Amino acid sequence: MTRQLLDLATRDAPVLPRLPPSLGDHGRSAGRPPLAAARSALLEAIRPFGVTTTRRRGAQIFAEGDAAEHWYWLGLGAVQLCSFAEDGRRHITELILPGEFFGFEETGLRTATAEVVRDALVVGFPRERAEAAVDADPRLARALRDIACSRLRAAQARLVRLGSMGAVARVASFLLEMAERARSCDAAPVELPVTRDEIGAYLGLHSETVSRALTALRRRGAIELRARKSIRLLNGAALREGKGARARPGL
Amino acid sequence: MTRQLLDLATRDAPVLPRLPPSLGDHGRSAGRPPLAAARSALLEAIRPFGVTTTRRRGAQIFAEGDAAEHWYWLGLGAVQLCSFAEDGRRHITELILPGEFFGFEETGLRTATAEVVRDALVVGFPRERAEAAVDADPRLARALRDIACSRLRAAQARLVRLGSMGAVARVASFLLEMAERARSCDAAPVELPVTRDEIGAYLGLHSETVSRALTALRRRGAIELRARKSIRLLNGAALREGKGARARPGL
DNA sequence: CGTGCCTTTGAAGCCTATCAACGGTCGTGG
DNA sequence: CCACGACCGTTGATAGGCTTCAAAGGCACG
Repeated sequence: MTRQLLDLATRDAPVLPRLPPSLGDHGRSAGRPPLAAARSALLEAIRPFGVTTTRRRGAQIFAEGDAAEHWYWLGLGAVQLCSFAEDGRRHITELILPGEFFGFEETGLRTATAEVVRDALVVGFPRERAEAAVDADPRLARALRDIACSRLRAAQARLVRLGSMGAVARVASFLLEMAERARSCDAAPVELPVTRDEIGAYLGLHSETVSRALTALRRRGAIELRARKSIRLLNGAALREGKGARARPGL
Repeated sequence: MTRQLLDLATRDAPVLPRLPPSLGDHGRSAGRPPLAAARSALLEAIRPFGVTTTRRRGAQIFAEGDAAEHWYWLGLGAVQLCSFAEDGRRHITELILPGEFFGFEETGLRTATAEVVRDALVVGFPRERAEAAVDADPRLARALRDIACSRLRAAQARLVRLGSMGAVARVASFLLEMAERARSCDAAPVELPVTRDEIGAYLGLHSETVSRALTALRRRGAIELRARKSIRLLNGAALREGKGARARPGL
């Protein structure tokens, strides 16, 4: 894997991993080019300014409070954006997968920390120059706005899930989200870029509870636990059904 | 109140309620004009297309699944953006207060429902024309992007709160947020535009739990319950302290 | 002035956090 | 290549918090 990363990093123009048509296209936006097109357009436009680097798991790309001097694009691996609650608990506000931009949402100081959770290929773009490029082309401005709004909708969808679903339902929801974003539908194994602990930080649960939820889903025949970070979704319907968990049929 | 709304609605150019410098300025973005300036600039630019209307509590401005044909700006009152979980529970993803834009985050179909929770003065802008205006001026594009990113940061902050705080802490956090956004600091009463039920839908709690949390805060001397929808913050420190609730000092 | 809806308070049950222990896996270094 | 150690994952027991079900009072509106 590291080998592969280095190969890519040494090229001037890193190869675009195939971007599935609706990668992370939360909120089925119709009537405008799909999100992947917006990402491609933006990437093409600012690629000349990009500096490609490889980062190992655990590396910090930026920290809360830093000056936001760069935008980033993830080519390979996985990156988490996290904040810390007053009690010190780390909370993951977003998981970045290959092909996605991040770090463009602040204009002053970073409001979150970006950390590599799976060896990554990261391209950084100086913010000033990137913004100038975006200013110069309204289509790029729309693309960037669409990307930001897509993330906003995703965050709001996650708010609903956190607020209204029990532990098993959240985990099931997480698996479906990962499967969809990684394009590995149904019977194909889902490669989880994160540990149980990190899933918990993402879902507002603790690692033990995540583990129990996965066990429950396995016993239910919804999933198969292959390796530590590989899960096969056996029954999408069972996953989706197990979602009205916390309460009885309120309606 | 209705009187006042109608007065405003009959004017061609509705009076801007005073916009506090950092109204809803989540994530202290430095190095760029504050959010209020972005809002003002955008509003001035698209005001010619605006259609001002008054809406009573309970009115629906748009519904999930509708075509997103308009952007909106709230002059007075309060509007909630809500989604519905599979079990039928309504969940409020965002509370819109006077001076804020909403409904600009979708390019295709609405992903949430907008409902008036407090008699409101709403200005609607045809999306096509508004986008054209934004396309024509990079400063406006930046302004709109800043607004969207600000909401993204706010949603992420709320994710952290939902995931890591107990009921009392969430309610305390909500009160502080409302106080800050409404600019009525500390000893001034906070006018809550919503019912206990709606606070619950916003915080992922039930109305009974919200009620109990408010009672707990009152007994603690942190707040004073005046009228049903008016609360006086007596002790901001006590509110902020009661926030590390759910767990023991994880660190 | 009556009727709803909102709010408050109580009691019981479920779910998740917490504390604890163990087995397994992965990475590191010899 | 193997051995060691640290970390991750699983499972159990217990406790606490929130939901749920239930009932009564109060404020607002017609």
